[in-house]
Amino acid sequence: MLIGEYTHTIDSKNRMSLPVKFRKVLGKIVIITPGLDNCLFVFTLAEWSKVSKKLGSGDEELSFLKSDQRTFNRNMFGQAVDVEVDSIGRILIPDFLKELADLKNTGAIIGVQDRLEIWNDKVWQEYKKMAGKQAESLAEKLGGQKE
Amino acid sequence: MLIGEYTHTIDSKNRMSLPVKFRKVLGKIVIITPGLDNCLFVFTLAEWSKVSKKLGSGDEELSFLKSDQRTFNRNMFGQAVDVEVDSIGRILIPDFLKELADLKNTGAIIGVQDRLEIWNDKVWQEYKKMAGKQAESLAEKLGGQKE
DNA sequence: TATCAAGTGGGAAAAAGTGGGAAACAGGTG
DNA sequence: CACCTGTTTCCCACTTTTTCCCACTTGATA
Repeated sequence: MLIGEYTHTIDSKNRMSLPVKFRKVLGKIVIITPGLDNCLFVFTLAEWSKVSKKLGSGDEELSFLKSDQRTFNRNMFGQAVDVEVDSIGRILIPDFLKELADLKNTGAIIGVQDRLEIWNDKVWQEYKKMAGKQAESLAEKLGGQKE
Repeated sequence: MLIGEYTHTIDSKNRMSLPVKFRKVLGKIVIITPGLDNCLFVFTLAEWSKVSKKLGSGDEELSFLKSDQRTFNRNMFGQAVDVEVDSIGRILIPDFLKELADLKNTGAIIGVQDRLEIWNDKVWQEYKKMAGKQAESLAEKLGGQKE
């Protein structure tokens, strides 16, 4: 399971090294996608195939016939990339994804169960504060939903 | 799976090189059709036969009986072309398709699961912004539908 | 303090993308 | 039917980007 928080640099060639702790779990190829709340998601291949199956077309109909589905798929797939982890554990973050998450020379790498998230580190710091404050009330809410 | 976003030039001879990542999947011949939302669709032969099966007489009814379907299919099939990928991975985009998608010297190539889309790059940039804003609500909506 | 592991940076080789010339082809015209 | 003209196709060459590899730095550890 992927847990913890790290801050790593993104060098001039858009390379970012993955924390050693995560490398085994992630494997040789990962998928980077636009995330929600202004970050990037990093999935293992296995995770990604689950996600894409669930959110993608569905085999029955043509996914491009429905406008909502087109929009969602273009966002989801069009801005995703599969990236090979290099021999010393770095990934390459394409420019268009860097821009999307507002990444400059550094980024925060967050382990969230079975995916990573990459955040602009300042944004992450803010988000953390906010999330911390809401934790108790959210716990109640989520707890309630399941019953 | 076709994912990711690239910007390539369309040269004076209407040639556009396909991103290396896509070439294996696409094979030697592709089908280019007018797309939806002012772009072009590019299908593999395999994918195209699925599409045409589903749009065509397909499973249940004769497609030409419905006026809407006739119109849609005339547009889609009538303006489709099959194009051979040249020895160094380029395709030829006919003038009438260029005009349809408002393509000039460059175009954005987007991988959307099992098809490519070719966009006027400025239009794509705009579309992306819009799609990004909608992403979270669409995620909720589509996520809900599947359960 | 020497050593090792993790992370960072940079140079050289390889690959991808782009552009253009010449051959091949088609189509029209004298 | 030969000829001319314009288009398409094929091939080669250049430029830029990416990839691969090696080396340095830092910080923790024995």
